[in-house]
Amino acid sequence: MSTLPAPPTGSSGDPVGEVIVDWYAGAARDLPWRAPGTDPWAVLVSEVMLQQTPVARVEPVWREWLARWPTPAAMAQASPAEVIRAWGKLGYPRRALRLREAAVAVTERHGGLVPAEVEELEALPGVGTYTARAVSCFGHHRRQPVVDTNVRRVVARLVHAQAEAAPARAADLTDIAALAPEDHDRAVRFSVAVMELGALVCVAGTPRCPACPVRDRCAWRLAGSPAYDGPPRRVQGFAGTDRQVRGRLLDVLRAASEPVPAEALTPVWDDAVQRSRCLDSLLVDGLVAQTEDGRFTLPD
DNA sequence: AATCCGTGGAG
DNA sequence: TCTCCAAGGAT
Repeated sequence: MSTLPAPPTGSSGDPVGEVIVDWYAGAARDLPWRAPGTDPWAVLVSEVMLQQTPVARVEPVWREWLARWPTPAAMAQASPAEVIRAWGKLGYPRRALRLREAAVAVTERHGGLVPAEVEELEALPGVGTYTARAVSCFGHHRRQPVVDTNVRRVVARLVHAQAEAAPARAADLTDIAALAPEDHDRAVRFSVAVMELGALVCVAGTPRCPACPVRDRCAWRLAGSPAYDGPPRRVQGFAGTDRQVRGRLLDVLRAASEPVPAEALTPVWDDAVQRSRCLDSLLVDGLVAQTEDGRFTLPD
């Protein structure tokens, strides 16, 4: 994907939304959850897995999950331990728990069918503003503005002449809706097309403007591509954090075939206070359970 | 509203 | 090596 051909920029009369949809037709990645006929449950699984996790890491796990749990009803019968293990090392394993809880809710409240309405989707565990609209649009083909970090970045540059996206805000939805084509099917495709543009061309690091189909109408470029001038953004650290410790603890329990005594968890982190705090938080989160004899395990 | 929640590839 | 960051959500 490093050598996308420079596309024509489109006649200046074409609305940018139409141009982006046309670009998508030739540039889109062939991702399995985009195959025609992919059902809303499969889309929901992909969207939750893709939260803060790169496409390449999601693909194989997504295939395994859909083969094993092809419907919400199937997943609703799985245990937390099963889904935590199947989640593997995608990261943020609470997502696995919530996806299972969402499957239970869909089975109980929606007759086993993933709903199409944003309001109902947002009521599901682990489903927020972005994921609800993504499932409604990509899974049910509803006309729906969908805003993720890619879309916010594209709009920041293309419309607002800003180098980077500001934090999410409610107006993001109306910003992108204003650019969507009138035709229903093209509007649906537009939602995924803008995300793809942000993922492949209008990227966070150094944008590939020569490959951009709307480069000649990008407000940021027209302004001379000014550098980011907002407040400094903090990048989350990892080494030494509770996240790292929790990850190591869970790693041991995922690999264990039986409950393990506390001593087996000692080697993963020297600081006993932090280790204990993290184990407690995993228990609170429902990612770890304790047996009657005090050993630790993934919850059944 | 700011912070927390994993992991690993890329530059 | 080290920094950045990848289809967010919950609190």
